[in-house]
Formats: sequence, C-alpha cells, structure tokens
Amino acid sequence: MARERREIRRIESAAARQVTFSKRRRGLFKKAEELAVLCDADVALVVFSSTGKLSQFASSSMNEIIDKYTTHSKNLGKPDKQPSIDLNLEHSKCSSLNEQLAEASLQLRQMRGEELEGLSVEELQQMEKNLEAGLQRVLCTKDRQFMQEISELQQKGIQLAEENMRLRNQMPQVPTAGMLVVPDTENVLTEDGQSSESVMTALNSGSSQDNDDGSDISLKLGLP
Amino acid sequence: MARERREIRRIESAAARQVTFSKRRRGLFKKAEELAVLCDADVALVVFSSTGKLSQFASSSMNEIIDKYTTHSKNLGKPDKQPSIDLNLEHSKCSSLNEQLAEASLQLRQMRGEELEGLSVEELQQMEKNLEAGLQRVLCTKDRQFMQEISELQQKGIQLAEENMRLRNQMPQVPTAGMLVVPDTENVLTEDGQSSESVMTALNSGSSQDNDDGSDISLKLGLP
DNA sequence: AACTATTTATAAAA
DNA sequence: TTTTTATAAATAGTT
Repeated sequence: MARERREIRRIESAAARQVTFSKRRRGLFKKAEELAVLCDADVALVVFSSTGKLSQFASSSMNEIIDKYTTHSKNLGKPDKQPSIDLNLEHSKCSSLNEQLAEASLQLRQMRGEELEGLSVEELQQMEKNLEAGLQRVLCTKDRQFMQEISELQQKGIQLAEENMRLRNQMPQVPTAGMLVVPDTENVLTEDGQSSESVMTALNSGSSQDNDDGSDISLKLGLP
Repeated sequence: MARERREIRRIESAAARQVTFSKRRRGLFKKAEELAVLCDADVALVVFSSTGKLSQFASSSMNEIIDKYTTHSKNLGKPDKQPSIDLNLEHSKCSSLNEQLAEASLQLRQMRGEELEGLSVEELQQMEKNLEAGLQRVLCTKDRQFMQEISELQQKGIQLAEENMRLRNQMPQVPTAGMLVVPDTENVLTEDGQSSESVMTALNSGSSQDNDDGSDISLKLGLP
C-alpha cells in the first residue's frame, strides 16, 4: 500500500520489520476500534511483538470478551472433563439466556422498524397490529396521566382558593383592592381534557403577609 | 475511505451497519494476519457482531495467546485465587444476562402497552414517538412487499398472456369457439394496486393436447 | 455481490 | 521514531 507493493511474508531485516510493525500495529488498532464503534461490535485484539511486548485493545473489557469467547468456543469443543459439572450447568443456563436475549433484542429492533427484511407480509401485518395496539394503549395511558395531573392541579387550585377565602374572612380590615382571582369551579372537572385551557392566575394581594403554610404547591403543567 | 468520509460513530441503520460490518471485518482480519506474517508477531483477534456472532483469528493458537495474555496482565492485577475464577466470571455473566433479559422483556411488554403505570408523561411521549416511527417503517416495508408481490404477479400474467398469444398463433386451425381470454396488457402496469382486480381466466381450448410445459405458475395472491 | 470515486494506510526515503 | 510523499488498499455509496 505504498511506494511499492510488499509481498506478505516475514520481513527479514529486523530494522525494517520493527518499523513496519509500529506502523501497521497502529493501523490495526485503529481499524479494530473503528469496527467496534461503527458496527456496535465487541472487539478484542491482542498483539505480541516478535520481542514479546504486549499490546491490546478491547472495545469493552478484555476479560469479559475472553470469557465470552471461551464460552462460545467451548460449546463446539470437546464435552470437557467432569470436575466442572456445575460450571457446565451454569453454562447451559447462560447459553439459554443468551439466546433469549438475542431473540428479545431482535424483536425490539424489529418493533423499532429495523431488520424487517426477512419478514413475510403476514408477519408484517401482525407487527403492524401489535404496534397499533401498543400505541393505542400508550396514548390512553398518557391521556390518563395528563388528566390526573390536571385534576390534581385543579384540586390544589381549589384548596388555595378556599384558604384564601378563609384568610380574607379572618381579615375583613384589609382593603379589597388586590383581590384574589378564584378559578371557576364549574369548569374544572370536565372529562374531555379541554379544561386545560382554563389558566389559573394567582395574584398576590397587597398584604405583605406571606400565606405560605409550608405546602409545596407547583402549578407547572407537564406539557412540552 | 470511500465515496464520502464516514464519521466514526455507531451506524444507526441496521442494514448499513451489517454491510459495513462485513466489509470492515474482512479488512481487519486481513490486516491482522498480515501483521502477524510480516512482523513475526503473535496476534489474536476476537470479534462479536452486534447480533452475537463470533469471528476469530489467531496467528498461532487462540488458547495459547489468551494464556500468554492472562499471564502477562495478571502480573499487574491482583494475584487472585485461581480455583473458581472461571466460575465466578460465569456467574456474574449470568446475572448480567439475566438483568439484560429482564430489561428487554419489560421494554417489549411496554411497547405492547403493558405495565405503563410507572412511566412519566415524558417517557410515554418518547414511547409514542418510537412506536409511531416503528409502525411507519413496518408499514413502508409491508407496502414494499405488497408492491413487489403484485409486480411479480403482473410479470407472470404478461408471460402467460404472451405464451397464450404464441400458442394461438401456432394453432390457427383450431376453431375460435373456445378462445383464450387474454388480459388487457394496457391495464397491467398501473401503480395504484387496483390492477389486481383484473382477473385472468384461462380457458382450455377444445384441443385435448395439454399445453403444460412444466413451468409452475401460481396466481395465488398472498392476501389474507 | 460488483463497481468506482474517494479516503486511508503505508513503503520507502529522509 | 516521526514526517513526507507516492502509491497501494480499503471502503462508502451506489447499482
């Protein structure tokens, strides 16, 4: 890949070999990392130079990957010695879990619209049905949550209003100039979610006295 | 390194990711082997695709290199107990898998609209977005499949029609009483899917000779 | 999978 | 070792 093509065979000159090793090792590690990042793969790379020096790269944990590797290849290897019968049990449980997880992830990815290529029209229609049903339930739940949040806020508003009323009655000497605006309780408990249009505005009366009784009342609606 | 530079970050499209994975994996393994040969190095490379598939390369024996590696790195780590290190790893991997599986199933159930109670309005909105996007992609894929199926059928219809025409021309002596009905080829390539209304009816002519040339032509539509 | 236009990697030289 | 530069390889997007 350069001035001249180089045959792929051991470089005789130790010096040249060393130079090439440095350059190519860097390139190899770079590519390994790129593969891991781009393709979301788990990559482990171990290199011992001819002088015995170790370099390594692992996209996650080297031990984890090595372990995963031994697990995988052990499946195809010899049905090993018996001392680790417990380990084998553990092992098959793991494999099964692994399969289940792979299946679940595939389903999730497909629900997100990925990897649909292999599916038949019938399967696609089934997915469509499931997705629509799920979406419907999510929408219902969301609406319910909204309604609940709104009605809680309305309750608080009513409480506030009642308290203000009580305070006003206890202090008839205060001039009515900065009177509180009380929300219209008639419009509060409608069921179609439209009542969120009714905006509550709390005006602080001229009184310097702070009515805060310690309750933490927030009027922020969870709307985006 | 191609038509356009590609940023080194996870490729979102599963299909593109898979293609890139194939290409780059091949490249990486080639480079690994070249380094081993050119520079007389000991190289081990393990790659797990995002779908869990294992590929490996080792210039000598994988186990040997892994041993060498663990020996090297163990010197810097804790001189751990040796007996059940493997079992412990196995174990924690199992728990981790278990957790991952639990999480995945929960997500699946939630996408199907179950167990939504604990979610915030924001989370619900996110799910709604995901579901809509997934549904959209499923619909697109389904439509594509339908279109393909239809166009394949149309091709077959055209072929059949042409064959019938040819046969008719070859047998001018046959009385025109039981003439073949030839589908209107003008109506065949419309794009709105309505052309599936054009039903082809093949009437066998009075001739007792069977024109079946062995081609297996099915006209069944994959509609439910 | 095959095809290119480009980007990268790198061999040789310094 | 690192930099430079000419050239070989790899590969992103496309078909």
